[in-house]
Amino acid sequence: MTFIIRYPMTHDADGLLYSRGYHQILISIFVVLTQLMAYTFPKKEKLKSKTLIEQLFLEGKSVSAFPLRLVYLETPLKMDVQMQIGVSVSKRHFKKAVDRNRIKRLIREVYRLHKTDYFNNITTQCALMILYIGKDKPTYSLIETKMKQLMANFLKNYSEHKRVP
RNA sequence: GAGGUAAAUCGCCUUGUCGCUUCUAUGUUUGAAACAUUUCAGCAUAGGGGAGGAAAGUCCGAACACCAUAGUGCACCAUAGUGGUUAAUAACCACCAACCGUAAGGUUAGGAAUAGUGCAACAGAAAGAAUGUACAGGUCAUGCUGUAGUGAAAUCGGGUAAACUCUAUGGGGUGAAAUGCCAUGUAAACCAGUGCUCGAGGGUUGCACGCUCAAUGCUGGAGGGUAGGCAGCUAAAGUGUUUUGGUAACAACACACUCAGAUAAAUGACAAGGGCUCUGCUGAAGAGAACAGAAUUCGGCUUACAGAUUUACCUUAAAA
RNA sequence: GCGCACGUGGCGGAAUUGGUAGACGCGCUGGCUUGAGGGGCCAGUAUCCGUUUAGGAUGUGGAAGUUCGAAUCUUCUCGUGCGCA
Repeated sequence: MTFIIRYPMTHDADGLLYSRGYHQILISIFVVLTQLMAYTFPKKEKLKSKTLIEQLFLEGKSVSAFPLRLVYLETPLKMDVQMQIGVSVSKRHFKKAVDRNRIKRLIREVYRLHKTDYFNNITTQCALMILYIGKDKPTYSLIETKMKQLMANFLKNYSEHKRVP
């Protein structure tokens, strides 16, 4: 699994079909499929339930990598997915809806492109909420690097928490 | 050429890769219902659509929904030259008047102060009651007339109605968290008070009336539960073009077109190229790109806005 | 989405039938008192121009308007806060 995902985007899947045997054809199809699945962010992975969000802020734990902050909670979800995630930007720091939209879109985009790097080792279902707590408008690259830190912190906390009980 | 006035239009584009949302079609060894074969949901593939001129402020006006099809009186609110346009308005158009500008043009909360009540600090003899001082004129004399001084205003039919008010006209209230339906769940339990056709209490407009519902009720205490989904939700006072009528706002006919529908809330990210502006003699290169994000839907108004384009008109210098 | 309030020196907060803006409290600055500190008493304290004197101009979130005169009335606008299943 890890071997497959570590590969970058390949466009020579058609070539593989003809050159390899039947067994390898199946594998190559699987590769294409998983890669298509990987960089998506469909509706059922979005955190939408009002009650769940309330519960998350009440009982959830948080890690942060400025200007990002992650609140998470292990809980069973209604949908058949590993994660449900929401994004939020404070109206206090960004008065204009255009700026808030922009930041939320950037965060979602970064999450979409990198989520497979993080969540291979996670077994239980989680609800997440990412908050932007900075006061300045960010760039794509900043969010990208900070997201990596954030997720590293998260995984560390998560695994420690798993080990204790 | 320079400066200005008025009106109108646009508000980056193209390609590639990866996504989001919605609709349609096809497929489906997925799930549920149903049990002669379809329906719904999911997934996959293909194709179509996917923010603005202000989407903003919520300042007016409607549509639509519910409350007696919208009742009576009072209170309250709005409008205010004349005529027209419109579904309607405080909007728009034309004309008149006043003021501003050399001009093109612009601005105007533009009814009534002789219906009445009120208000005017300081200064001033006096502030709406009546008159005082000085000088001059006038008279037989007084009353009277003018000037001076204070002040924004001194008897002028004074000012003020964005003071109350009066006149004319209009206005019922609430506002998609409206409203209708489905699903889930508990406690139709407990304690205190009150009430059941001689009516507690609720609804209806701020008040009074009227109307209407009303007993498994209402008020308080302590506590328990649900806060999901569907409709409303986008084909309309719709958009574009031509012609005709009208000074114009606008109207009528014809033809063509279908143009977001989300709900912790889609409309995006990255890369490359081009156009534009600035720096630069040119090139290379570098930098920059406004205001701003649909939330039931329309018509206006107001405010924000880099830059670009077009049309008409006004003033004025120089040269030919 | 809809509705309703409030903006006055550094801070809180007066002044509203339109008539000298900054009462009062807190804070800050200077002086006196004390060996020193604290406390107390006295004076000052919006901004700018002025010999820093006399005085003048601008100031109630901002911009217009009505009025002789506006913190107060009217319109637009900016900001802050609150409520509504």
